[in-house]
Amino acid sequence: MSKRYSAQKMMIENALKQLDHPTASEVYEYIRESYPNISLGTVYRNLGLMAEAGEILRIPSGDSPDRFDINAHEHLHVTCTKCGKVFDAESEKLEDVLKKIDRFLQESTGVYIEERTMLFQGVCSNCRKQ
Amino acid sequence: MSKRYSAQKMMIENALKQLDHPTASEVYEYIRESYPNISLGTVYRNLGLMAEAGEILRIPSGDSPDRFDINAHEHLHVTCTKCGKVFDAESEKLEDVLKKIDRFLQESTGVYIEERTMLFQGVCSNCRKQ
DNA sequence: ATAATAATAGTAACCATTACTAATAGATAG
DNA sequence: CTATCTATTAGTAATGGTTACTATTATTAT
Ligand SMILES: [Mn+2]
Ligand SMILES: [Mn+2]
Ligand SMILES: [Zn+2]
Ligand SMILES: [Zn+2]
Repeated sequence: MSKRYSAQKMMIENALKQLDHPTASEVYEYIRESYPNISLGTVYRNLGLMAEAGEILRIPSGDSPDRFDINAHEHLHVTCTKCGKVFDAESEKLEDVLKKIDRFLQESTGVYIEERTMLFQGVCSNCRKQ
Repeated sequence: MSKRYSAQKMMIENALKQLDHPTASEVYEYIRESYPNISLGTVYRNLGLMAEAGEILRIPSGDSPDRFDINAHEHLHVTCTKCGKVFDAESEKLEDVLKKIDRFLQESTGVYIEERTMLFQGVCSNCRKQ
C-alpha cells in the first residue's frame, strides 16, 4: 500500500527529535553524519509528506528556509532576529485569543478560516543584554 | 541626497492604487502597458524600498509570490484558497487582541516582539456557494 | 556647462524547493 | 523461493521568485 516506513523516514523523524526546529538542510546534514548517502530531495519529500499528514509542523519563514517541528500540536513561534533562536509559545489563553481572531475574521470578511500562518520576530532577553 | 522621486517610482505607486494587493509581476505587467521599457528589477527594488520605508505593506505568502498593499496601516489579510481574492480586516477590537498576543508572547518567551507576519486562508462566501 | 551620483534597463546569478529518472528495496503472488 | 510489482530512493536537472551586477541614463549640485 501507500505507506512504507523507510529507514530514511525513520532517520528524519529522529533528526527532528534531536534538533530544535531545524531546516531541511539541517536535517540533511545531521543524518549525513551517520548515513552519508541520504539525499536532500528525500529529506524534502518526507518532511513535506509528514507536514501534509499532520505528523509534524512546517514553520514558513518568508525570507529564510522553512523550519520543521516534531511537535505537531498547533502553537506559535517567536524568532530572535539577533541569534536566530526559535521560541515556542502555547497556552489555553492563547488558543482562546486565536479562536476569537478566527471568529472576527470570519464575520468581517465572510471567509471561513481554515489555515493560519503566524510568525513573530523580535530580540530575545539574552541578546538584549549585549 | 538618497531620495530622487523617479517617474518609475511614481508609476509603481499608481499601479498599487489601481490594483488590488498585486504581486511585483502584476505591477510590472500593469506599467508595461503604458511604459513597455520598465524593468522588473526596478519594480522589485522600488517595492522593497517602499516597504522598508513603511510607505507600503509587504504581504508575504510562503509558496506564492509576495503581494504589496498601498494601505500601509497595519491590518490583516485573508486569502481565499479557491479564487485567490485577498480580503482586508481591520478594527480597534482586532488591534486590542493583537496587542494582547504581543504581551503574552513577550511574557512567556522573553522576546520583545518587533514584527508580526500573519496570513489567514480559507474559502470565501462566494466560492462556498459553488 | 561640468561634475557627482541616484536610479534604471537588461541580464546574470542565487537559492530554496520541486521535478524527473534510473536504480533499489521491500512487499505480493504463485 | 522466484518472479513480479511498486513505493521509495539517490542523484541531478529544472523552476521560479528574488537579488545582484553593470553599463547607461537622468537628476541634482557646483
Ligand atoms: Mn515549536
Ligand atoms: Mn490590505
Ligand atoms: Zn537572541
Ligand atoms: Zn473565493
